Parts: sequence; structure tokens; C-alpha cells
Amino acid sequence: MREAMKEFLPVLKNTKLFSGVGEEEIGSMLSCLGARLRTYKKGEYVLRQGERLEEIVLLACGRALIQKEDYWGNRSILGEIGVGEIFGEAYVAPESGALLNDVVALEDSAVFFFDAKRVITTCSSACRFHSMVVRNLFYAVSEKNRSLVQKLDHISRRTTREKLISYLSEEAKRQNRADISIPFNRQQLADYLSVDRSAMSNELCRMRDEGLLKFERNRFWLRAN
Amino acid sequence: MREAMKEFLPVLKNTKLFSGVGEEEIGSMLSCLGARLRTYKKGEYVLRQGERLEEIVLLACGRALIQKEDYWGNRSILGEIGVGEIFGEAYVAPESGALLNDVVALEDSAVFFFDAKRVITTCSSACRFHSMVVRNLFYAVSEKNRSLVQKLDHISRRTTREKLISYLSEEAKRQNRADISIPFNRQQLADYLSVDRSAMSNELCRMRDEGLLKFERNRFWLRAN
DNA sequence: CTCTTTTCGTTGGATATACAACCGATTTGT
DNA sequence: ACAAATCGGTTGTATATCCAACGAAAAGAG
Repeated sequence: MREAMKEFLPVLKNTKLFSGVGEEEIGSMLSCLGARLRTYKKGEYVLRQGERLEEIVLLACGRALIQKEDYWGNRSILGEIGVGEIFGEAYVAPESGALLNDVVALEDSAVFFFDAKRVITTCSSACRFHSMVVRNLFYAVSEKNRSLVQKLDHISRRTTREKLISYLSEEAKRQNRADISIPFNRQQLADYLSVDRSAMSNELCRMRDEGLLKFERNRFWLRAN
Repeated sequence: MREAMKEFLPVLKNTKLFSGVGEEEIGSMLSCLGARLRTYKKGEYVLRQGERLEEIVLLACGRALIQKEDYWGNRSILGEIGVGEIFGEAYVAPESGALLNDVVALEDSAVFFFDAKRVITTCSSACRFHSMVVRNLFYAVSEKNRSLVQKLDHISRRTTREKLISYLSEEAKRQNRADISIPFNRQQLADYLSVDRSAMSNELCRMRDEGLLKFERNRFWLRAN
């Protein structure tokens, strides 16, 4: 194991991918997972649209952006990647095509690459914790899956009101109570639901006036009827 | 292994989950995966919103619907499940909450349940193909993930035109050509993009008149500019 | 072949949304 | 304590979308 990698063991230890595995064990697994470490200057591309990906990628330090360019060259931002997060993992399956997005470093960053085949094929008994990593990987993809389904469900509603109802009632169900706190301010909620902020604000107030709900800042009280 | 299960071995063999595994091996793995088989009458609930799921579910025969009910009791359909498809796999992670959707049998159906823990924890050397199933499971979730991200990307556009451009240019990129065939008719495309069919039809024709593209039925020619 | 069904474009009116702009309240930084 | 920035509600207007309905063309059935 390279010295540079050793430096990031505390980071790896706290990732979802290595959850439940100690630094010692991670250190001894790295070669088994075919790990390599690369650094990127701000603005450099970590992954490029059109590439085939055969490694699972983990941001060890820095910050990165997922963006895409359409057929006509219009660019749009899809999300941000923070330290400890993995990405690209959904594109290592052999039947998956090339990458559809670019990943660009927003700051000077360090990135781990793990050979996907070696990650998902548990090796000999030497790696007692390898199967735990596989499980963690599956859980990580599952979690992304769940939040994608939820978001899709909200956004696919036709009207702003329906989107709000979908999102808020989902949260109420999840938090199992009628008064909920949401992790967004108005602008972020509007972005999340893909609507205009002011139009959403209008709709919220209309719903309040109709007695459907009450709110204050990021707290909402739903009335069940 | 129960006789009833044996009957479905040919079905299992052709699923993504057991891809690459022969009937023989599947048969000997079933107990190792904690498989159980249940039948449902048309209209019965296979999974219920609010339940905790600890099994991976596979439709062995019949047809099922994924639906959901919001806080106010409004029902909506999210998708259909066909023979050989797995579902619920994204909800077996321990940190995932309860199910948010119902799954209802559309016809008399037979359903396999596999103990998630036993699936993702490869057992002793007795199951040589177990790790292949784990890999298949990961690939299956990855695939769902990819299509969800794509759909979300299209739907989150504000206007019908942007949604169409997003979808069509994505397809063009994926099929690596400017003339593409899509697997939808107009109504289905409108449903997929969450817009009104007639409005979408209007927009398509407007784009054609502006020279952005040409189309005939489900074939589209994109002009890059 | 004829009849039926499906598909798709078109129209018009009611409604919802986006967009820009503004303001007061609250929060943040110094 | 003050200035600056952020946040959230409001308004007005142009535009886009939904919705229902219609008809022609294509596909499918008998």
C-alpha cells in the first residue's frame, strides 16, 4: 500500500462503503480491492461522459460536481459529491453503457478507484471483511435507489400543489407525524420539486388559506382532510 | 425444496437474479437463500406500505402493480411488475425505513421470497454460485438506478420542449446516432415525461417546424443545431 | 375487403406556471 | 448596533400547460 493511501484510512473508515470495517482491515484490503489513488486539480475531469467505467470511485478529499451536456451542448448540474461518497457504482455493470455524465473537481481533490470486479467478487478467506464491503455497496446503491424513486414520484406530478402534497405527505408518513421539519428552504424545495420558487410560495399560501396545512419557515403541519 | 418451487426452476433460470446459474445449481441454492413461495389471488396485497421488508421478492408467475396512497388517500400507479422481475430489493437495507408502496397482484400470481441477509451474505463453499447471485443483485439495482437517474433528468426540466430535448438527445447519445427509434408511442412518451399528450404533440410539431428535428411515428431524426 | 380500434395531430378555452421585480422580516457578519 | 445578505411572500404579465373534443390516417380484426 502506498503511503498516500495510508493517509486517507481515517476517511475511508467513516464511509458507507467501509462501514463496520476497521482501519487495520481496510489497509489490508486495499490491494485486494485493486485500489489506486489519484489527485485532481480544481476543474479537472474525474470522469467523462462516454467513458466505460470499471471502477468504483470514492472521493477521499475535496469536492466534485456531477454535470451533463446534452446533444446541443447545453450544460446542467445534477448534483454534488462530498468527501467519503462513492459514485459511478451504478455504471460498473457490464451491460451498462458508457457514462452519461461528467464528474468535475470543484476543488483540488483526491479520489480512490476500486476495481469493481474485485470488489464484488469476494476473494479468499484472507479478506474477512470483504463480504461486508459488498453488502455495504449494495446498501449504498439501494439507498440512492430509494431516494430516486421518492423524488421521481414527487416530480412526476403535474401541478405544483400535487408535488407539494406528494412530498409533504411522504415526509409526514416517513416521520410518522403530522408536523414535520424539512431539510430545505423555499428555494431548495422548489429546486428539488423542479418548480419556480415564487409559484410554489403562492401555492403554499393558497393551501394554507384553504386549511390544508400550516407552516412556519421549514416546519409544516398537515391537516388530514 | 418443495415440489412447487421445482416447478418454477425454468422461470428462475431466466431471471436477471439467477443469470449465469443453471437450474441444477438454483435448485440446490434455494434452501441456502431461505426461499419460500407464496401464491396470491388477483387483488391480494403482496407487499403493504408501512411494512418492513427483509426479503427480496421475485414474481414467478402472474402480474403485479406497484401503487401508492398519499396522506390524503389518493391512489396512484407507479409501475408494473412482470414475470421474473425482482422488487423490494432496495428496501432490505437495515437503515431503509418501511415500504412506501403497495404491491398488488393483478392476476393470480406466485411469488418467491428470498431472505435478504442470506442472499447478500455468501455462505460456505457449498454454494459456488452464490457470489454470482450477489453480483447479479447488485447489477439489477444498478440498472434500476441508471434508468431512474435518466428519467429524473428528463422530467426535472421545466418545459415540455426541454423534456423532449433531454430525452431525445439522451437516446441519440446512447444509440450513438442522430436517427433514433424510441420504445414508446405518443401517449406512453407523454406519460414517461409526465406531460399531457396533446401538449407534447404540439410541441413536437413546433420543433419540427423550427427545423430542430424530424419524426415519423416512433422514429426521430435530430438535427445537431 | 370492410369495419373497428388505435394513434396522432389539431383546436380552443380555462387554468397554472414561469419570470421578473419588489418589499419587509430575519439572519449574519463585523 | 449597524450594514449586508438571505429568505419568504406578493404582485402582474406573458406564456405554457392541461383538458376535452374532434377528425384523419394507420393498424388490426374478422
